[in-house]
Amino acid sequence: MRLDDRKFLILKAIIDDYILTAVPVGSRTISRKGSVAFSPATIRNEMSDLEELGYLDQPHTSAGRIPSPKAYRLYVDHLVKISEISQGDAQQITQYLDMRSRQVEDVIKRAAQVLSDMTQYTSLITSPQSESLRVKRIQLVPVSENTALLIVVTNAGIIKDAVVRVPDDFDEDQLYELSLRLSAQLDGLTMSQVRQKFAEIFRDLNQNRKLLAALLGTMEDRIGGQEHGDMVVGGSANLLNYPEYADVEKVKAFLGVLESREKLYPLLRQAGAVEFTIHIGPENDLPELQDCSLVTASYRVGNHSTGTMGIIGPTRMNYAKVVSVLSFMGRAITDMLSEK
Amino acid sequence: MRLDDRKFLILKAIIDDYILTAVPVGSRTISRKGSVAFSPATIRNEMSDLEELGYLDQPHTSAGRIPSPKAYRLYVDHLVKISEISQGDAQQITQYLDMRSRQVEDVIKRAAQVLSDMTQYTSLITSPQSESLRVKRIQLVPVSENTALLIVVTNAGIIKDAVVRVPDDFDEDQLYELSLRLSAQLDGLTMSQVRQKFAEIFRDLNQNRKLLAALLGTMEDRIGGQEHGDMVVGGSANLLNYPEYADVEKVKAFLGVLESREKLYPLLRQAGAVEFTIHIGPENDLPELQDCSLVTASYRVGNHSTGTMGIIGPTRMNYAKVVSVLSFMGRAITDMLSEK
DNA sequence: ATTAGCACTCGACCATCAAGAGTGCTAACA
DNA sequence: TGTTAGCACTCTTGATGGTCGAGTGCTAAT
Repeated sequence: MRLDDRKFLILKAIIDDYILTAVPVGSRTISRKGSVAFSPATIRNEMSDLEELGYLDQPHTSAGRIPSPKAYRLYVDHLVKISEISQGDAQQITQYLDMRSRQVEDVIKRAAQVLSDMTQYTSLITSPQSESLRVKRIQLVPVSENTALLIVVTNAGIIKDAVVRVPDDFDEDQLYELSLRLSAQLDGLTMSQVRQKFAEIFRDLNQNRKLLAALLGTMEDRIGGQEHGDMVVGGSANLLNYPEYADVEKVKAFLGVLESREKLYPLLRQAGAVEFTIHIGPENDLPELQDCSLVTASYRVGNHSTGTMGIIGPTRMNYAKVVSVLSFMGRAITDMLSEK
Repeated sequence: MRLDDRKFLILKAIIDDYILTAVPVGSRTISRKGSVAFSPATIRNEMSDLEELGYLDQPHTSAGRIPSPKAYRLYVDHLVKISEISQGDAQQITQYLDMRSRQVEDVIKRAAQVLSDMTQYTSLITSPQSESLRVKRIQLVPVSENTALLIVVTNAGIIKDAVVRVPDDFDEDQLYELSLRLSAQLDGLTMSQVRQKFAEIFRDLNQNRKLLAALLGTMEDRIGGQEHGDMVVGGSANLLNYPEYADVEKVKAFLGVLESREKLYPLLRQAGAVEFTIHIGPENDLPELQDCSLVTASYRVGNHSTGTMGIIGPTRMNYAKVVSVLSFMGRAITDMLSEK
């Protein structure tokens, strides 16, 4: 048995309806819709076929059918047309995004907010990170007697800072001096190269070993490590508006995941800098997200750094809208943060 | 009618029981408990009195009684003994808190986590802020062609940073020069004094006006403004474990509040640097928190800066435990962040 | 002043039932 | 041969009613 045009048509009608209503859809409903001009009986036969093919599930004998993950897969791959975002929405996004500061962190936060408001799902955004993060400048700013703030400026324009301990006999100007020397030596290096360079420095130099070791350690920690970088979540309560979350247990499980960034972060990063990924239901690795879908998109900052945005919603999410919003948002952030 | 000792005893027994079970408590239950050695009938009479006095409510005729907010108020003010935190808990807190970095932001985050884990309620912590925040040092770090990172170190050890635009003809050393001059001039000043100082500088000086204006603006924004500073929330899903949140609508309302930091922040800050505040149910300003209680405590960083922690839970929360944990946590954070 | 006894109230729980939506199958139809 | 009408059947949903038990308030006895 193959999928002919009529089966496609009916399947699409079913999914469209189910996405809207979350109610198992019956043959009559489809027939009335107008988009498919067959009698309920005919549609029933087709639905029976579609169920056998694994595209539809039946919660119980006398209910309508609901789309299976396989059906959604087909839907997003072939059936649904991604429309452009509406003029108004686009304007709203850029306007809100451009408010106040253009600090990366602030923009990210606002983006998460807009995404979740627009889609009414839950949004995630990672701050930009880069495989080939390069050091551009290093500066030590004295903070107190024997601590200083280590600031690392990278090619991504991202600033990582951390407090380090410095020996007592170091004064302000010496720190500045050291900053300049290190900046010159480390300029343009990736983290692994920085590590090598430090090895060299250690070989050649015999003073300040302790401070330098502390610096390297801190840099590793803040830049190299990045086991899970910053991530912002928006609209965590949005999913409660959908009937699939009428059950408090489900809500609990979901919110639990949102709180454990360690779990969430890899999910986003594994998508990498690919333009889009869509994970439907069981395609997600996390068991807690088995009946959610995750759509991700990426944005760039400059040429080397990328961040990932994601939308989590029920499997019956409005993929067309989500993809179009994410797509636009990707461009908007890229423009805003890369702009000179 | 006055509250005699027996009424106190019975009321306390009722509240204790209700905090534990969340089930309306009847006269028999209390009588069996042993702590009150009267027959159910006697207790019933007393309960009837307590209801008339406004300390107990009756959901319906044939149910037990539940404590009113007024009762909780009495409870926390006079009835409950705040115990010291257990040895084990104390150790767990300090251990976990001391892990990895001692960066303020990191400590705060971990503290929120520990608080919510230990109490099983939702925790909030603001990063430290100060009425009399004083500038200690200013430094400009070049980031790209014509932008620099403005770093302000304050007496609270807090670092605020922001990107500012600088004229093209400024090089690295000039920025350093300027940083030193500004640091010297602004050292020890509060934000309002900084504003005055800038006015002076403007009068005397005719060069670099634009840059200076940008600096002032940015500092206002980052330090002066602080409409709502950083705040971390932990255990937002914890409340779902309590029967009062079996209703999804309530969950939604609650999570909604947690997301709007603008609402939450004043709640914490209004508590100020007072050692403790306890707001029970309707004593809270936010309508969404009418049947929650909020307990806050403060911590210090150095001598000038304070932050606020809070625990939100159902009105029938375990006040004794919450207060003891918050109290200990306050000291722990203060120690950790003030330590040289 | 306290308590035992008792009638009364009310929600929780359960079984029963009717209504309605949807199906699968069969037979009729174009 | 593909499509459709008809019909018996299934299963959920919501309403109804009855029982059970926890808890109360009152009265009378201690």
